[in-house]
Amino acid sequence: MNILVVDDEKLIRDVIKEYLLLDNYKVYEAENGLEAIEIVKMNNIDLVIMDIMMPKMDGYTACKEIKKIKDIPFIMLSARSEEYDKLIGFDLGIDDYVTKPFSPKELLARVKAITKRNVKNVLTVAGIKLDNLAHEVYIDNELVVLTPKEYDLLKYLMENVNIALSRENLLSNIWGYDFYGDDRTIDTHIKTLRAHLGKYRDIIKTVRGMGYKIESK
Amino acid sequence: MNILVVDDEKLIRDVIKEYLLLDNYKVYEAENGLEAIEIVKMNNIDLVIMDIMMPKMDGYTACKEIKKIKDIPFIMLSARSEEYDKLIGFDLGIDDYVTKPFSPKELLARVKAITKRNVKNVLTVAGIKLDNLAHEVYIDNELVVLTPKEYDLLKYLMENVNIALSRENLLSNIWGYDFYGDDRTIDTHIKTLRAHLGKYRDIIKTVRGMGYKIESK
DNA sequence: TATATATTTCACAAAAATGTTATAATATTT
DNA sequence: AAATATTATAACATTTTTGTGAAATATATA
Repeated sequence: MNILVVDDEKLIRDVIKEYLLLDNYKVYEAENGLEAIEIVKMNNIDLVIMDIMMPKMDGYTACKEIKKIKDIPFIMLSARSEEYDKLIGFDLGIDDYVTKPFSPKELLARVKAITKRNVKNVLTVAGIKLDNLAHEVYIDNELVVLTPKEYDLLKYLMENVNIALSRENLLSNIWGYDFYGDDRTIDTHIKTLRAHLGKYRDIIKTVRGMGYKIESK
Repeated sequence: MNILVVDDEKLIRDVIKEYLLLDNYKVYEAENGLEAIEIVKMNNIDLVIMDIMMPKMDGYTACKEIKKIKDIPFIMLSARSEEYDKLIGFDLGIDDYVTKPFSPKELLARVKAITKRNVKNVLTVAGIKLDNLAHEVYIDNELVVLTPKEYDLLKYLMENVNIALSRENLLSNIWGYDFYGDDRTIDTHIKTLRAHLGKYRDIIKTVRGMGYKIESK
């Protein structure tokens, strides 16, 4: 998930960026509307968080221009809630609106709400298909039944193809930050998951001294 | 990575310090805002963890003063979550906020999130490319498999291109401060790493009487 | 509640990586 | 040029990491 944060204040971009990174979003930054347009042209941006008041090109205009290029969801930031009405009047097809000062947590919740709508429902790697709606996994179009943890693990690995994930990362993202058990519990789940993947067991690579990843060209 | 911990309670400083040391951060301590300012002036601090309620100079004021000296990320600690709003209103100069009582693990996770956000994911020197996400190294776009130590060593050298690194420095940053083995162990890893770098083996320069470095124009 | 299922931990074998020692090669100093 | 110090290489011992089967807990289901 690539998110573009547009604000002329570096400090605000940094705060937002940090929170987004905590949730494993990839973050791009722009200082103004013009820069934002360039970044959208060059990268596969999934969501834009944009301040309204900016130099060079204000948020209204930038939003309009970007929507011409690509229909991406927008969250607008603004200092005054009066601007809300103006924004509504604009009918720019924005998805959400947050007034400053805002709580990063709240912003993150809204980001999640929007990105969840766009989450891929079917992930495929080699002959493995994970259908997130049906909550089912198919291997060469043959249904295989996984345990919940196996499913979550496979899903997280497939969502992060080609990225090496440390045991710590896996634990905090699948088990939750408050899990205080043994690292090696992951190894066991990797083992059972591999067994279920049959001939595709080797798609899960061991990254020695680090963790695991799924590789795909 | 140098972290300054500011709290009037020694016990809290000690707990935080202990956890940070475990992760190889270098820790400085201050009892109050005034002391904190002095330490920031004198040392190369990368991150400040600061309590809000302190004698002599409170956290808000100290944070503002330090930001004037240097733009360092801040994590604020506070007993009451109501103070959160006040802090947000405080023009977002802070990077994160943790309410007491906090779990050290959680605090550490936030520290990591902040310190990691400036880390480059792909480093390139000559024909050597190190992809920190995939945890892979390519030489002329050909994948080479390194051992974990070789990988860490190459990564650290590439992060410090053109900087001569002493054996002591390498040991404490790659092996950890608690490694008490022989200096020469580095030579061995430099050797195997060079072997893996093939025609680029000479990119790792020996700095006689000192250590090693990677050179790049 | 009993039963089945899932998850976590443990123990040990196997594999891989690391550290150490010895020795050779090279550079520096006297 | 010889003596000394530093660095590189190779072989081997040690330690660490990973994979796996099985037992112990925990959780869900009938």
